[in-house]
Amino acid sequence: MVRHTTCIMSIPSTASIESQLPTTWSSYPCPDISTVMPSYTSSLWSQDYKPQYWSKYLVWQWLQQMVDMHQIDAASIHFQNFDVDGRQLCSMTYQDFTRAAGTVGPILYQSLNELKWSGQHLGVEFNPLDMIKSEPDDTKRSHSRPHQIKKHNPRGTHLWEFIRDILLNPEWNSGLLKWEDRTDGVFRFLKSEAVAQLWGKKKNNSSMTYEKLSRAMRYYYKQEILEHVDGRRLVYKFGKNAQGWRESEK
DNA sequence: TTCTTATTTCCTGTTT
DNA sequence: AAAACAGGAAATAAGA
Repeated sequence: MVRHTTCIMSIPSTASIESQLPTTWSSYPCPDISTVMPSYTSSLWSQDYKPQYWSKYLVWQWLQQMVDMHQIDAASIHFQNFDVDGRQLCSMTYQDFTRAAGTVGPILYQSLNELKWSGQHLGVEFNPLDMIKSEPDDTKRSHSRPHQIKKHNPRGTHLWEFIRDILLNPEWNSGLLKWEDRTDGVFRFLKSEAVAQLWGKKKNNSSMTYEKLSRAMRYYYKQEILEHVDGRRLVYKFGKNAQGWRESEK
């Protein structure tokens, strides 16, 4: 309760955000995008605190949040197995989780279990609207976390991983980014400003733009996380230091 | 607290 | 002309 209150307070007023939105947002075909907009107040979401009622998208958001929170290597999760709504998610067994997320499965299973009941008496731990933030909830379960899944990600997901994960989830990637060449790792921004806004959301930076995001992308060339692609606008390619984007790696 | 990393912000110039 | 691309330089945020 406390935590998401502060989160919502930290988000700029609805009016100012909406006035900044590029037109692509208003005509944005993805119904899900609205769920990450601050204009959706808690009243609308009251029952979404209960995992049982989550939509598929909220499930995905929860997963993203778990990945950030526990610094999990997103590539180790078979997201296809989580293309389910809250009711289905809640009916997944411990085994199901292990099958779908390997060593991370138990963590997800446990976290979800806490949520199933916490909404009622222990206070809400997970606010769907928080998803974009990577606040390391540190309530002493870090010890039991299998060390092998810990990723050296100081700040949660890096930009290239954020991009990769959107690309890896076609069911939620409605027109943000698109593979140009799946095997070569070539992709293109279809909604550059929308992706920038989402990235900004994740970093709690409402003034992120494609202009700035692309500068960060260009720094990746030197690190060989991205490879340069000839003159094709909005097209990038994963380099040898980018992991987890290949179909075979998943 | 300093050092380092990974951006973020700003900018000038070039290209599409 | 508008939107992207190129990078340099400086500022920042947060982890070690």
